[in-house]
Amino acid sequence: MPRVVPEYKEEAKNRIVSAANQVFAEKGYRQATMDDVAKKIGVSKGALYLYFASKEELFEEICRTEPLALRDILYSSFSESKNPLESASDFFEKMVSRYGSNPALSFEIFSEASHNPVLKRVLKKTQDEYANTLASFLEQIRKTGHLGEGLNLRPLTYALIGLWNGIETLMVSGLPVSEAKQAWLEGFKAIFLQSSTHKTP
Amino acid sequence: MPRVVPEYKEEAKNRIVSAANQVFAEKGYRQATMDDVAKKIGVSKGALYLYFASKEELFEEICRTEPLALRDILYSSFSESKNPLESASDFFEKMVSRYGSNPALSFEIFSEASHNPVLKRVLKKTQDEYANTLASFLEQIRKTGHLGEGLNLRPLTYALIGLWNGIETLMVSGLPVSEAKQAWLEGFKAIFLQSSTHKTP
DNA sequence: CCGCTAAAACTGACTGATGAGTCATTACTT
DNA sequence: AAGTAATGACTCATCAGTCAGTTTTAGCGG
Repeated sequence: MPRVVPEYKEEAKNRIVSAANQVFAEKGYRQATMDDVAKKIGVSKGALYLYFASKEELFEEICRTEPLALRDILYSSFSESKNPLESASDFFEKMVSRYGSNPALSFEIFSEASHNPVLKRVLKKTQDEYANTLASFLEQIRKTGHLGEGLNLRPLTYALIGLWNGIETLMVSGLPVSEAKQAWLEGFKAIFLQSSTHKTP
Repeated sequence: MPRVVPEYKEEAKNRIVSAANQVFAEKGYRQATMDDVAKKIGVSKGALYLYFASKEELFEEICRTEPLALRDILYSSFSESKNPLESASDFFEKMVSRYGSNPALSFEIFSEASHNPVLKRVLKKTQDEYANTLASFLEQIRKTGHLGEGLNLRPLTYALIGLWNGIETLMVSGLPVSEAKQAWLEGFKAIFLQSSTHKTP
């Protein structure tokens, strides 16, 4: 890619974001330096500032893009219409193979967001989108007869998202992946495949 | 309390830890300074170093004590033998009244732990203890007939802990407390009160 | 009750390291 | 040649941790 075509700028930004993803996950946002990010892709610190005005702005970009990757994995796992439990298992495997047992970047995001209203808003937006995607999958599952009719889907959707986030916290605190997977699947089953027998008010 | 009796040292430590709790929750561990902590209790920075060798050591102390507070709340909510759903609701209320809708300290801990093996071990220990406490409550619930006999309790216990942690992440991303509570209760019901009708292998 | 002393608690100015962000200069590209 | 991309030494603010000096306390002898 030549350096002066307009696409180059886009590509350069992506390279930086992707490097920052790795570095921030490894060392943590606050501990990682801009030099670390620059070295990761073999450029100088100054180059980063041609594309992002500050470290914070770079992190915001991550907050905007990273959760989309998660949603895409969710999408790819649940859209092939296997049975829901298999999809959930698929989702787990894909997440672990992407992040290993240390989904550190999530925590960087949550930790920063809890002190930063801008990030909080960014996250809320993603979370809503995420919930909508998931809810529409669950509608589909319902159509296949795996879910009861009277279910109040929205809180259960949040519960499921919460469950996933929570499984990540368990892995960070050292719960073995195999036990984490079991917990995830049991939780998933319980929330979606068992609760189909009752109606929420 | 006179300053030179042995208990004073203990008390002073507690004062510092409690101030650090607040300050780290408000600003984040990395952003908060030792001066912030000192000012919170009206002493000088130097005084802190009479009781803790470093900022990190102070944070480790928080990692050891803070999750115990959570366990105590769990304990007090579930030991009065109301029906389980009421206990879960109680737990939620107590947590919110303690931390507000911004359980920031958890995320500081998780975020740090994911880059720090020592903290990871500390957390694992607490998580295990936490899981044991919860599992024994669930045994009691089972005895009252609210839970089925054949349940494989351990993964469900982890799922429940995960669910709670996850609900915290939802609140940090701005999900209103009322919806978070609904999600928590639905998740709790689904995991424990509905799954009682089936047996896990 | 009152100095007086020794020891403990505390202070806050100081140091040294660190790292975000800048910009004059150099290297490419067309 | 003229514009764009990239460099990296530099500045400057921040903050963890130190330590010589100060204050407070407990206890003792008179």
